[in-house]
Amino acid sequence: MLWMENVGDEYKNYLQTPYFLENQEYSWTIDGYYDSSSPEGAPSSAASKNIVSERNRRKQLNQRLFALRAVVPNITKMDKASIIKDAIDYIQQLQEELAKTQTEIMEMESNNPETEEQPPPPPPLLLGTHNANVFNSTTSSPIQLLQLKVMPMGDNTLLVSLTCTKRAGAMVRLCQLFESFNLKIITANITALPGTLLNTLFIEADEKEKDGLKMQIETAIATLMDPQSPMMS
Amino acid sequence: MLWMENVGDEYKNYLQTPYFLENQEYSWTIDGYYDSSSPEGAPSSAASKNIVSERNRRKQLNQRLFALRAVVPNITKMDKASIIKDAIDYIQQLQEELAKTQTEIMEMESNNPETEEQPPPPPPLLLGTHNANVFNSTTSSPIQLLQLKVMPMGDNTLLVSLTCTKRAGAMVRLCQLFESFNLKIITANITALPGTLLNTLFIEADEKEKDGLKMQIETAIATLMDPQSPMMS
DNA sequence: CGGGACACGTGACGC
DNA sequence: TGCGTCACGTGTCCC
Repeated sequence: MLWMENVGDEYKNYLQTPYFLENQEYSWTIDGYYDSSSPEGAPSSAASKNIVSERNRRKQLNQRLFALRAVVPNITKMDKASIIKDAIDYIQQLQEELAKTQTEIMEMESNNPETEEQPPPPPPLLLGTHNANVFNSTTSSPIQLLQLKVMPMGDNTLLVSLTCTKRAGAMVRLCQLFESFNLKIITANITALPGTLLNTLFIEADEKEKDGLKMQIETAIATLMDPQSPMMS
Repeated sequence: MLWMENVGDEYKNYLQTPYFLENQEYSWTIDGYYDSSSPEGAPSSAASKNIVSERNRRKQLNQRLFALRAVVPNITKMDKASIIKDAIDYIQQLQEELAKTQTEIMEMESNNPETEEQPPPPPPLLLGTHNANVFNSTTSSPIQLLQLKVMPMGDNTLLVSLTCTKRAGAMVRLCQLFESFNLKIITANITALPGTLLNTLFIEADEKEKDGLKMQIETAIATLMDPQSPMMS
């Protein structure tokens, strides 16, 4: 009865299509010959133009999406959302790793010209988990979100207050998260107690931004945290 | 002609929507009061269930997508496809960078026991001006040390108190630094004020370790900071 | 047979 | 005025 436009549906093999995803730049005119669908003479110009446009947009977005999958090493589920999530984890992991090795280099440099024995594994500093390769990683230390409040305060300020379990790297990732936002931080405070991590910050944001900012922060934190946290849905 | 379901369309503000993404649990049924009527002919059970499901799926996917945007530093366009593309580029940059620094470390290690200047293959490395790449957004900000005290407190604790200028990434690097030590942190606190960064931590260390630890911390911080800081000499 | 994941067409909105 | 982007509802597929 309905449809016939399953023309584009022959690839249902779960995103695992002969897309020949090229890494960069898209030539990308797979079935580019125009629609061939303007059966009814009438609506072709107005509607059908949008249709093909939208079709291309979707296609390009999919290309990009699993071009992303291509650069992330340890993909498990081919699910769209999972691809993005894995990419996020991988990026954070890379950032962490990179910063670690850089500080390591600085130390070695500073200690280099002087005497100071320097066996292959550098000084007692730096816990050894950075080893050889990038991703044997079970590095995902699940942080559990215990409490999160993002509340507008009037006077163009936004108050963020969060509590989470203290894990290795938690503080780093928290700082990275907030620095990545590029927001005007009036005051930020992180306190590490034996078991938990307290975080309070005041952000400058006019009335227009507040809602968007609030949601942005909340979702970003949601993805950073362990999905099994009591706070999570 | 255009019937209802524009209920969910009032927010078109570019991904910046009052999603009220579940702060915590969401009952969250916009038109969800279940079909009071679903004798049979009603599309409610069959269709409406799929509708809400699909709606959630889209929502979650968007959350993830700009959680991705949150971890990528140099986003320009808020476009969906652009977000993914930027993420891909960023990942490749990170991978490249990481590989570079790691090989450098290995070289420094191998050249360690004997002096032998050997930086031909890789440039001298200074974090910051990494070649070619557009993103010095991470790193490259000289932090100035304003004040540093490392004092034994008795009762097997060591007090570290430092003040430095606030730069991009300063907080992250500070956290990383301290996490890289394998020390028993009793309490840590970082406060970011408009211009400066305050850091206080209590560390558990018995009498034997204190002196070594003190030096270790001081030198590590010294290398992290800008050599032109007033504190440095 | 339900539920998850997907592509599709469509109206709306902003430039 | 089009063009690009988006969210939505819907049908299909597969487990």
